[in-house]
Amino acid sequence: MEYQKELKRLIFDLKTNYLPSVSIDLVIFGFHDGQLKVLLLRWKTTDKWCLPGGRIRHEENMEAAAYRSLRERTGLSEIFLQQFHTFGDVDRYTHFSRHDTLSKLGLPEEDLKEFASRDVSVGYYALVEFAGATPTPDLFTDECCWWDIDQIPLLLFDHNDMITLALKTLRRQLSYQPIGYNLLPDKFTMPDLQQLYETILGQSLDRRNFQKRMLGYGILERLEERKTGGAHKAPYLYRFNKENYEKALRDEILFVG
Amino acid sequence: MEYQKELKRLIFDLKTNYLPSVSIDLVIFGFHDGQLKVLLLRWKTTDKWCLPGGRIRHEENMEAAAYRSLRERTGLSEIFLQQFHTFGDVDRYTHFSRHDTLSKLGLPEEDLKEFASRDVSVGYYALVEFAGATPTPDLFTDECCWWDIDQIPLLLFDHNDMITLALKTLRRQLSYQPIGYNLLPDKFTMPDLQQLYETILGQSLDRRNFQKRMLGYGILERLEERKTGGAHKAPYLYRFNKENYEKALRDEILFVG
DNA sequence: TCAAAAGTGTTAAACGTACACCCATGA
DNA sequence: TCATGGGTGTACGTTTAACACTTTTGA
Repeated sequence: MEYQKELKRLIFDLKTNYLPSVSIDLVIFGFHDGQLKVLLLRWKTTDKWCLPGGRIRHEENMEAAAYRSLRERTGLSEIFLQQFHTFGDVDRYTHFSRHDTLSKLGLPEEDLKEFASRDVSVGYYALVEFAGATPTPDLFTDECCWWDIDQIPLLLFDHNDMITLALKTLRRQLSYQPIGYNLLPDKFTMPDLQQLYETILGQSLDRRNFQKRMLGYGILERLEERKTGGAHKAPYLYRFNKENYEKALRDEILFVG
Repeated sequence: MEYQKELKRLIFDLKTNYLPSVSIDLVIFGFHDGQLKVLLLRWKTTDKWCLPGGRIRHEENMEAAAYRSLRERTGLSEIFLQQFHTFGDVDRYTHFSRHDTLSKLGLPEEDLKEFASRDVSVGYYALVEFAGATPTPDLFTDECCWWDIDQIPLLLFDHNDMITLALKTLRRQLSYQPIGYNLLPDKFTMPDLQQLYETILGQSLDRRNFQKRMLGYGILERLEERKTGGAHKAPYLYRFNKENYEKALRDEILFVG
């Protein structure tokens, strides 16, 4: 059986080349067309879903491991990725029985036991333009796709808590730091930017006040061009002033909340 | 040699009963008399200092491990403890050579090697009334004492970064949540509370505005008594309204920043 | 009686919020 | 020509920041 062989190889690889006891979990938020989604994986031969994750190689920085896992699941790199919390409760696997879930993989009991022990997991969240991503399942999962943020089912392990905390952190982050650099095209309109903010915050904002505030931070440059082809009045195009944007990131200017 | 024997036992205990690859580091801020201090340990037979830390037992929640380590170093429990970041760079031990530092312990080379490999470390910060703490060194260290926040020397590993980030996080936390519950005596004056805030923020605040704001949050109860015995006008005593205090913690009301 | 700390209130500036009108565009 | 989205400015209310005088107390 090819799958069993491959799985065995993977497990050997995990045991030898990766740090034990520590894992990484990713809350990958997808933004597109005014919708906020989360990338979930369906566990092999079950109807249970969970977050994508990864492990850290012995000679690899933890953040690099998170980026690598993100790339493996979405095909994307160069995106916004942020550590938000580390989860270390003993019972964090017992929401559904981890042992039962893992047994679906068809592993020998010894491997199962090791897998079923509690890991400390470092949570990262990412924000990607989901039209550009290519969701790819891994060897433990059958399916990988986007779920609407309002319709997340009961997930395996403590992954519902992770999503809740990640979203809370992202929203708070929005009050301290600019966002949008790797999420919007190089040139974008003010309504585009506003929609991004509204999608993340889950609430609508006043057009005029939003524009005033954004321009006030000095991270935007208005171009001469306008975006034509739309059905209505052509909006101006903007681009981020990279220098001021980076400065705002460093300084943690207070933004809209 | 009694110390070598004890050390051997400790290392065996660490190997068998604790999670590998993950450690905990504690930034314990001490508050007293308008001073902000950090608890540091001096590494065995060296003049190098570092943060206290700990490890997680197999059947122990991570947060419980942090509390336990805190108790072991200070004798205190029931205090403010908060996870702030997890550190996982490969080179986080190379600031000073970890191998050289560890060799001062007089361990056999095999143990040394294992000890010298990179751990992922979860950083917690705590805030304690330092007059009540009893700083206690562990088996790896000769000395345990408070250092003024402005006079921290170059520390082992990435511990200077940890302190910087912990302080930044603590200051931000102050804008979202009330603080003081386990730091001030049951009854305290408004100037006491203000001094706590000023010490943490490292800046002075306007007396009148501070009082207005604090009272506005409804977490304080003014008592009939005044604090007598001081050399000047007797200030009122306050106590926290536990219920509202807890509520403010949960709701993350926006506080003074 | 004086110096030092604590109690209290007012005013101006900044900021956030609410809101309305005109313009451009393709259907 | 009209419906829709986009551009712009003003006025009000709230919040924050600055600031001064009086009271109490022990030295």
